[in-house]
Amino acid sequence: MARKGVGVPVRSRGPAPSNVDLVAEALREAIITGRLQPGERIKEIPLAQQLEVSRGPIRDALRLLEHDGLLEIIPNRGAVVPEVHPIDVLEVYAMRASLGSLALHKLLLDERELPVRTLEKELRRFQRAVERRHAAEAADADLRYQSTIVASAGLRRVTADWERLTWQVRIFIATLHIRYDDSLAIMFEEIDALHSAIVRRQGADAERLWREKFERWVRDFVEQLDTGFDSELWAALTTGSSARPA
Amino acid sequence: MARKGVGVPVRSRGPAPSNVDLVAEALREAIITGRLQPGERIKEIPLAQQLEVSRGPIRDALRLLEHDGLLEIIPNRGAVVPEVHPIDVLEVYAMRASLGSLALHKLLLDERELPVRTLEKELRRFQRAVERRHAAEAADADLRYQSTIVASAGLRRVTADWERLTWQVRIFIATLHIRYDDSLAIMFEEIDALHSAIVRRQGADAERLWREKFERWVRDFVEQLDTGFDSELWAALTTGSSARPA
DNA sequence: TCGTACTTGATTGTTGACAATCTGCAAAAC
DNA sequence: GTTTTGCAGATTGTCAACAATCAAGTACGA
Repeated sequence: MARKGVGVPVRSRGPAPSNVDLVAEALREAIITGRLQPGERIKEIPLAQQLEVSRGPIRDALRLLEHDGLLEIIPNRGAVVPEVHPIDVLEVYAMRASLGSLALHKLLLDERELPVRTLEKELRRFQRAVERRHAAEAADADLRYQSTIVASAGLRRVTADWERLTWQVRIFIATLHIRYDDSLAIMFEEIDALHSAIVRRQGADAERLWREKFERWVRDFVEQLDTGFDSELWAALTTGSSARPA
Repeated sequence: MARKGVGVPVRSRGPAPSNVDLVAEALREAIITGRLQPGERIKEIPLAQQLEVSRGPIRDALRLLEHDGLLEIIPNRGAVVPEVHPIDVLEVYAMRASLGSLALHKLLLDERELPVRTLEKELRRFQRAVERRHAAEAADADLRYQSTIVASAGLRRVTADWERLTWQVRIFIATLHIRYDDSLAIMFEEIDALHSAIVRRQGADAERLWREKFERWVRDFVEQLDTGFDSELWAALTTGSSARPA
């Protein structure tokens, strides 16, 4: 009995993906590629007909994506793709800086083994993307590198929240049309320096580089938006979790 | 037409709560009061009959609570109340320390007005609870004080994650049977000092007190558990987000 | 006696039909 | 001309029946 109309080879890992997973994945893909634009409304019945499932799994998937911040559900109105505002970018990156260094610190102080192979794989992916000036792929490699770090720390809730924030970043990339081709080389140097500090378990350096990296990203993002970069607000957000005793 | 079998006066604020809200609230109450114990399985059909709704809203509510960390849903197996382990307590409090000081810092650097009236109301509630040696009420006042702070910072995602973490704390309180009667007075001094620093907008002091407060709480919790307090792990978690440059 | 395959009962996943609610438009009243 | 009221259409919320799946218990064979 073949899987429902899925043409790709089936991975034998884990149980078969449910209809909810299939619908959720299709929607995620549509949102982060920008095929579904912010403000666009998603109606259950047409979507159900299109994906050939009933409304039940559709509703479950919509609520799942709402939870990940990919959709906004208004009672009796349905689901819409959320708009992105500069404050959202600041908030998401501030949270990533904060939660990420929490995970990073735990990872480096633990005796836990580092996932060096995976990290270096993503690092090489980043490097190849830079050589080809392929910004989207570089961003993807960067996100995967960071997710590997966070997941390895073994903190369930931090990892879950981190993945939610990662979806937000993917929305930013899809909808804000940021051009960071100029910064690609610099970004590689940053992640390379970070990687060196991590594999050498130089915790303080790694954390500093981690935070600096996020500051650069958020700067690249916000500078190209309408409002300009509010450096004071960003300072408020980033130093908020690294206060030094007075 | 009266609301479905709810005997309390109806608040006219906002739209009528949906069946999903009713079910979710009933479950939340059952979990944080400990009527539903960790490991206990929740079956959809009996619950639907008991609450006089169909399985649809039940399923929605179960998934909603899963998002808040109040339930764990296993495919084809249903929902169970999650077990609590010491590492969970550490993780939740580390995240609260981290996200909380993010919000606190933003709040104090903003020109935003502080919700002084609400804060002082909760502070008095805490004080009354201490006088009566009513630990549960004190804990509740403390949680509400913190939530007020975080919500006032105006960071949507931080606030949402914070509320999720607050549910986790309520589970801890319900299931771990912590006795903190001895520390109640000290805890009031701590929150009182924090409050003073906040209303005077002494950001650095406020943040330091904030973190110290969480360290005390987690210590109180974990010291009474099987494994004892792993101070090194806690240090790893809390200092992870306040690294000083080497 | 131990291990394996089958059967069975219980429980969740899915479906299509029905009910409640909301938005937008148009007509009537002021 | 402006506001209000009622209607119509569309869309989500809810429900009960059906299908798929899983865990445990049972019988069979080595």
